[in-house]
Amino acid sequence: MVLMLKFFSEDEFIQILRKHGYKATPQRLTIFEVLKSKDHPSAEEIYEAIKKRFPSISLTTIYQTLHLFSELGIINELGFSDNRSRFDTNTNPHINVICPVCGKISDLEDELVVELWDSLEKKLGKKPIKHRFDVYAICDTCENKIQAGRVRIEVKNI
Amino acid sequence: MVLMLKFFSEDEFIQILRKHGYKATPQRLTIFEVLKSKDHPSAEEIYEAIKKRFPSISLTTIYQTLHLFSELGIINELGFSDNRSRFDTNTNPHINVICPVCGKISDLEDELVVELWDSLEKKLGKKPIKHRFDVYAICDTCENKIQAGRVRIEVKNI
DNA sequence: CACCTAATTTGTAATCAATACAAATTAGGA
DNA sequence: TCCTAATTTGTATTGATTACAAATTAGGTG
Ligand SMILES: [Mn+2]
Ligand SMILES: [Mn+2]
Ligand SMILES: [Zn+2]
Ligand SMILES: [Zn+2]
Repeated sequence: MVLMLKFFSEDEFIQILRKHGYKATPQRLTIFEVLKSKDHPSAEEIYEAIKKRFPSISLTTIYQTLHLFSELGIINELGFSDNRSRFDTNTNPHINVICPVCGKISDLEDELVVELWDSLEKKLGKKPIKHRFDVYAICDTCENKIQAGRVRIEVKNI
Repeated sequence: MVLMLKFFSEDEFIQILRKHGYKATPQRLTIFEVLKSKDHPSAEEIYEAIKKRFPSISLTTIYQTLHLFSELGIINELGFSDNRSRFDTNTNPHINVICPVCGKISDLEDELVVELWDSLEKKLGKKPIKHRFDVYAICDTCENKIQAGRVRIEVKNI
């Protein structure tokens, strides 16, 4: 566990921006706050959430800002084959458990993942820059629906 | 190591198609052969390679076929944030080591990954359907270029 | 505080990988 | 050999993301 966006205060976040020579704009601060409250959101989800607090914001700003945050290493962009990226605020070694039915993503923290991550430095001869570990498994909610009877198994994110 | 596309003979591959009720068309066989010879190719790369052997093939067929192969579980589609999927013929537990400079992807087989994969069944309460483990690290070729002098660090696939 | 300017934001147009669709072709069973 | 559902093809369309230029603004200077 190094440093997670969820645990940054607004002041700490502003320091990070300033340290790298970026301005602390209200748009950036709002996107930061919204990211704290969402779980692996898409750009569109972030946009919709932010328009409530900041109706004039542009979708372009959302994208620019998400890319900036990625560069700063405080979020991780996850591309999917449906061409809608989702953004992970957890940059520590962990597994994204993805339900192929509903698309829900939940984090699984695991000692073996940390061990694997730590072992990669000597296996690769250098410390890797970042990781993305995904595993697909039907979630309990969807499993129950399937058991209960009919479900429209419309596979997502695969 | 279960069953890898690279090791299927054409006959075995035809059996797989027939077993699932799909026709063994020349297009499918050619795409199968090309997949064997490429490393994590994009749809476009596959298309270009196949046009040499099969000039009349349609890009739509490439996509349809790749999706079919994904459904059959013999390849894995890897979505990236640049919106160009790449296709992995290695469906066994392994790590894709991705160079953020040149975009090269190489497989890293590792005992810890197998152990992690095996452990997930009890941690999740069910056997996961598939996985995708990516790690980003600058490859030796790019590392050397960087050391040697000027490089245009144009980050890909991130 | 008022001013200045590079950085940032905004709105709109453009991109382009991927998909939808309907007509043409064909694998493989009868 | 014939038949038909499956498959392929070519073209049009989609839609998330990016490009771009004009408008706005954060934050430094005096
Ligand atoms: Mn995550
Ligand atoms: Mn691979
Ligand atoms: Zn689900
Ligand atoms: Zn490289």
